[in-house]
Amino acid sequence: MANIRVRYAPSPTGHLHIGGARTALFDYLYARKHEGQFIIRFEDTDQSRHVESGVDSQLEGLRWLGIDWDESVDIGGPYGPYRQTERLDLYQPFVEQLLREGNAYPCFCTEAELEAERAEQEAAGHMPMYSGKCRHLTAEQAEAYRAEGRKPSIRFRVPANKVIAFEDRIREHVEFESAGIGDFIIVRPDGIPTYNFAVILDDHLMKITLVIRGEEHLTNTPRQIMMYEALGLPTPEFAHLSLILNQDRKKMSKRDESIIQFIEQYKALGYLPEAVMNFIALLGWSPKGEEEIFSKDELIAQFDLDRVSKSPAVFDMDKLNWMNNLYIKKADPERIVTLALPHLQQAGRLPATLSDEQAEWVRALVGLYQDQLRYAAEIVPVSELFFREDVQLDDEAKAMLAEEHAPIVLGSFQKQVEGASDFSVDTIKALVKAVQTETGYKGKPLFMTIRVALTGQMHGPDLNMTIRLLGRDTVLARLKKLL
RNA sequence: GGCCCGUUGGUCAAGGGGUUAAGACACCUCCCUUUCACGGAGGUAACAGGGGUUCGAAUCCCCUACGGGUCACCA
Repeated sequence: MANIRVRYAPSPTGHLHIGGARTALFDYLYARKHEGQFIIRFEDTDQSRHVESGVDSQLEGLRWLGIDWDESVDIGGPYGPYRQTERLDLYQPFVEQLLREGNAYPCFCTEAELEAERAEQEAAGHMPMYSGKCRHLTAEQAEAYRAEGRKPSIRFRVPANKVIAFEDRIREHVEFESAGIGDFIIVRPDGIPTYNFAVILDDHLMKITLVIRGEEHLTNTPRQIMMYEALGLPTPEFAHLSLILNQDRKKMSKRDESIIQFIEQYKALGYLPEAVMNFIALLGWSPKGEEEIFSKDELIAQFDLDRVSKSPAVFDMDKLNWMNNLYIKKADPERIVTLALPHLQQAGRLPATLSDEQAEWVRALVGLYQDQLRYAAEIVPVSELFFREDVQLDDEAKAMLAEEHAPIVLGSFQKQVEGASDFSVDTIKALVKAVQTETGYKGKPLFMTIRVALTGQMHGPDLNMTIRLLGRDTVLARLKKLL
């Protein structure tokens, strides 16, 4: 195959969604793997749903994930413009050709009329399909409508009794009968083409060789192929990706709150883009071997369309969290601090500007929890004990402190802390050791008692560092309350 | 409803005529550890159902069920 060109063609109606990100990622991986081009084009022909920030937001989401592209609105390219509403003139000759050759015709039905027609069909128990009312309008009839001031839309004349078959790169052989497809609108009365028409033209004009898109477009494919044929144009290859389902195995709806759906939200929560990319790649695609942790370059090397599944993928938040944690553990601590700090500040735990001492403290705090964070924002709940006024004891903790050794251990520890010259981790370690020597308690009764008294919790990260970060004053205050 | 697509453990999934039906997440047990986590060693758990074809079916065919997509002047 010659030069491979694939495209991601979102409608800029909102932020980058997981489904869109997956499609874009597969496009990207495919293009890079085969040393082709990856193009991003915006399908903005529905002016009523247009959201200006949608374009930037989509690109920003992709950029964050680590996806780059060869041609698009921001960097241009030889086949631009890359926004459909700026390409209107390019479509005109094709409309004329279709009209001239009788493969399209003007339709004067109003939306209200079509709506009524649909309602009637539904009432009769049929599913809506355009009746073909304007199919055979005479020149006089058309003229009469125009005289009424009606502006026509242009419909594609669907050939009767035709079987449209194609080899989908993922679904293999697929076929449809034209009988089930009504004549559809390709140009609206205002002259703006509809999606189905604009895509085929753009894909042709931009020399796209493979169209990778979601399964919801599968049934659009026969319409598009019919148009390519009517225009005498070659058809690109198609690859239809299965849907991504939520944990209830339903299609992810934008209202669904069980899953975080937008890439932007992952960014905001402090997920690492390489983890998100890795995870999304596994949504419907599976690698050859058993390894499933891949860098971007490894994904490019491994990716292949024939290992993309036909069945839908369920988005498993638990696994994403596990994977993100894996990446966080391996990440440079400074990077995690940078991601975590704003969350502590937003939660009011720390001031907007930090003293050197505070900055150093935060570094140590984040370091203390780095191995267990699933995402950076989680630093807020997990480190709560450092910021609250009083220690909260649960039943288990209370039982621990009710043991007879508790006051002995804590009393000794208090004395040690009061007498300490500094409060470094090494010093603290020595203090605890001194408590052990003095009281004779060691192991669980020693460490657990101190941990529970200071944090209220039976579990937690490294005790010595925890004590150091709590600070001497807090430690003494908390001990005092218990003794 | 028509058309189209799909269905392997709770989840992601490999395998595409003969396998003890991989692996990962989650869960459970044990080891390590002051605790938790990490790490390590194990474990529970699956071919939607029914018919064919075949010496042999998770794998091929048909039917049923279930899930999904689509039938727009949305993409």
